[in-house]
Amino acid sequence: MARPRSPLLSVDAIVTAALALVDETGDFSFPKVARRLGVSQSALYNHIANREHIVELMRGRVFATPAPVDCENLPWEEALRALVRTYRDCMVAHPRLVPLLITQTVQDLGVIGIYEDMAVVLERAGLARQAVVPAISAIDYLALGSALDLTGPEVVWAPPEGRFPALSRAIAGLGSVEERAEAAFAFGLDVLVAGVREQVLRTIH
Amino acid sequence: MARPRSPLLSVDAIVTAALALVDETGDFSFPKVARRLGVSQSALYNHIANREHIVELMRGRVFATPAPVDCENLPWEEALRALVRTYRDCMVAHPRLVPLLITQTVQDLGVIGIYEDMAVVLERAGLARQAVVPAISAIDYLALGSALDLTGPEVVWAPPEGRFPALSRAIAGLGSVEERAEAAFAFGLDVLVAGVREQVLRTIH
DNA sequence: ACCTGAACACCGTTCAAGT
DNA sequence: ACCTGAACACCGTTCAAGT
Repeated sequence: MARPRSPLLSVDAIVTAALALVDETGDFSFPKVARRLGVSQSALYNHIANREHIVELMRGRVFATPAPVDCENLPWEEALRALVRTYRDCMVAHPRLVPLLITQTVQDLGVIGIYEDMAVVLERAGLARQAVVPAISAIDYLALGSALDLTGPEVVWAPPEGRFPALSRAIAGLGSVEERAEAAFAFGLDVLVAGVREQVLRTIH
Repeated sequence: MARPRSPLLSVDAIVTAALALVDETGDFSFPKVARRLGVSQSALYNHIANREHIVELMRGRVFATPAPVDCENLPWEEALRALVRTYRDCMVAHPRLVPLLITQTVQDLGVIGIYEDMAVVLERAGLARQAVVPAISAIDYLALGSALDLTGPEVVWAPPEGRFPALSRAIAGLGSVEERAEAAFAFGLDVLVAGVREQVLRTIH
């Protein structure tokens, strides 16, 4: 069997298998993707260019789903919150993909579209032009970081007994990883929105 | 030559070689570290446990250097700013190490010490106890993200012509990667400090 | 204790060969 | 166009053997 009458493989099938592997094991490889699809390793190269390409396709898949935010008809604060929430939710659905996304330039137009939406909202809010990219970047760091935390173990910082009293106090009685990551995200988002509001007021007066 | 009269290798030498490789190439491997040190690959295992261990030792090395911040004698806002600055500076000195640090639990006591200092300052500022870890997390995301950005190419988001006007406007006339990462960090830090201040006021009244 | 060399089970990518 | 199988240059880790 060399060339089959109808293709055994497709870009979609490859991306699905790779993403499932990432969700289950935290990584993917060509041998494993090929094995899942019952195909030889080198066959993958008929549909994708290389490993980086698969990662970029996974990025596209993950950020393709969300319901669009109705930016124009919402007060800017609500629009921004909804956009950032949506953006983070996409990553929270596949937290183990985040480390792979982080080390690679964003080429997917869907994701760039989300940045565009944020830029529109921040502009409309009245944020100084040179502060728009810093604000989007800070938002990005927050969403990425708080999704990345879901990857880690129950206890990310494990301060040994006694030597770190303030940290131990702060950690005591905290919830699950999910709750803690959500709390950090909520805190950061509140603070960012408030910060943008203040910057806007200061620019006007 | 089997066992030499004085050891050819040391933990320090391994960490130095690995960190140099990361700085130069963005990654390290056992064969490459061994080649640098003129030694066989398996010899490394006489001094370190595994790859993860080397990464954790690099973390320790990178965060060991900074001059300690005099937290007690500074107003909390200045102390916090200095702490976060110092923390970020350590990573900015080795931005290509950040992707390796991010996927691994923090075990190094030096780094946990920095978190402890932040917890002390935030407690002293009067931040509600359950907000301390979220605040430190958000700070961490910001420092990590803005260091990570130094890794990327000159243009992280490359919006194609025309379709993303607000983003294109925002990007136009921005500085180098370093300047943009610094601007995002400065923006985020300002906003975080202001956010903590506001939370404190709200808790008191 | 500390090194070498061989071995093992993994990677990503290329390429000739087949239909 | 689309697949197989072999090949290549890489990985991390283990282990017997040597001093």
